Amino acid sequence: MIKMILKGWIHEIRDLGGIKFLILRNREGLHQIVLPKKKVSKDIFDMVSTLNKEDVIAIECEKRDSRAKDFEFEYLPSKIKILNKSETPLPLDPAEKVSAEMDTRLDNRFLDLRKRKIFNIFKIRSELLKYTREFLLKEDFIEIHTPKIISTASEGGTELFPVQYFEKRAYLSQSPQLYKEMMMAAGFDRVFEITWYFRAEEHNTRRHLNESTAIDLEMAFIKDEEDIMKILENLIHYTLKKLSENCKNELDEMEVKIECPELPFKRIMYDEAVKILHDRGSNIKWGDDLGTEDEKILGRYMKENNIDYYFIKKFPENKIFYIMPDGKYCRGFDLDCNGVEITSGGQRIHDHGLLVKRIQEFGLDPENFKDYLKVFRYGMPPHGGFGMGIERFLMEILKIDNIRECILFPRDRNRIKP
RNA sequence: GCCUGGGUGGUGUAGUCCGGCCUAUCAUACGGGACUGUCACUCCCGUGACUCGGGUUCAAAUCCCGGCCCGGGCGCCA
Repeated sequence: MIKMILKGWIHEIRDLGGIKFLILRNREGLHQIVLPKKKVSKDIFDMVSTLNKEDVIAIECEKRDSRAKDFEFEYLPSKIKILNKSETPLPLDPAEKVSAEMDTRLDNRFLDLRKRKIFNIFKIRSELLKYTREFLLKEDFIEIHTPKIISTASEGGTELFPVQYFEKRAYLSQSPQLYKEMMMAAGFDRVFEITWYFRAEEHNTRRHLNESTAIDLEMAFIKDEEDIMKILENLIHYTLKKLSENCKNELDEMEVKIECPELPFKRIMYDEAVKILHDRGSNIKWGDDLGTEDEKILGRYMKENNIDYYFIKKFPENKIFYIMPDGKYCRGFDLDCNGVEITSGGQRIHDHGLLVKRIQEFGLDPENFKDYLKVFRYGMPPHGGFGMGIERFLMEILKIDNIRECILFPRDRNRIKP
């Protein structure tokens, strides 16, 4: 008989008197340890009664076929060693006999993460990033890391978190925008960064975090925004295909099926979107950004036409100052999925004079953008890029309705621990 | 920033609208006991809670005011 060692946590103990069942949990899943009184030593049989749920143990055992409904194999122990005890009662139940609220779960996240379904989210997240790197590296992108402690806002807009940097005031970066563009000026041509966004907005919703992650990308020598959109749709197509092929068990356990969207993704012009929205009761004015309700209406419209992923492009030129204007439109785009924005991007302005003019037109002072503007004075190629929220994307893939589920230790309006 | 909903044992809940029959429900957990094929094991016994402060009232988990904590929607965004 071959002896083997199993290590893990005690998920459950079922004591029937003359026979005991011990369910062990580890990263691979659940394993049944069976202890018939007559087939194991008295010491082991008795010591099992002293074990608590979530104790960490190592078991020397023999593997054999099981009669159990839920297990193909079971293990007959010859030795059980307690590696560490768990206290009782537990602050939440990893075996999920009773549910727990999000707040309780997050306060005890390490226990929450012992649940299979929760673990799977992060397994899939890891795979998603693996395939993202795989795809982008194959497409000749260079992975970079840029500073998260910065001296000023890189693009205005959202509020920044101030930090004390020795004797100076600094901020946490809301986006690597400026640095990505610097890398275009540096001649790297194609870069991406898997990065943190820090945003000091006091929002309190299921779709927002104050500390979130993103796949940020920038590429030079593009013709227009379509070059970027093509990379983005191919990236999404590639990662979803790989996930559906290689994460079958995790997806099955989560009862989620990944529908790999067909290429190319639907493009809808802003004008067209506004028309659809008017037909469906929205009072959006031309020039307005789409509100949350507008995005939802559009998402429903797309769903009716069997479309999950769709680009919105040709926005009015007043969207963001650094996006390339194109008549009364601009070369920015959003990628939405089921009514939620998961990416925004576009072709950037590369001409110094035009950029200064745009900054002024947006009511900003070019003096505040001196460092930013310098990059455009010594040979900046045409370029563009996007930022894709990883948690937002995961929410859509895995049909999760709270973004906090998609990050290990969420930071929101109220939570800064654990 | 604006608007809203909530807080009952370790955990998840019932009860709150319409105050009294609440000595607070149920499940799970925890402690003890019985049980040789469980698989949400089962059965018996036990332990354990009204967010805090003030007010109204003969009487407050329940009504009112304030604090603390948390959720959600909008704006903004990813």
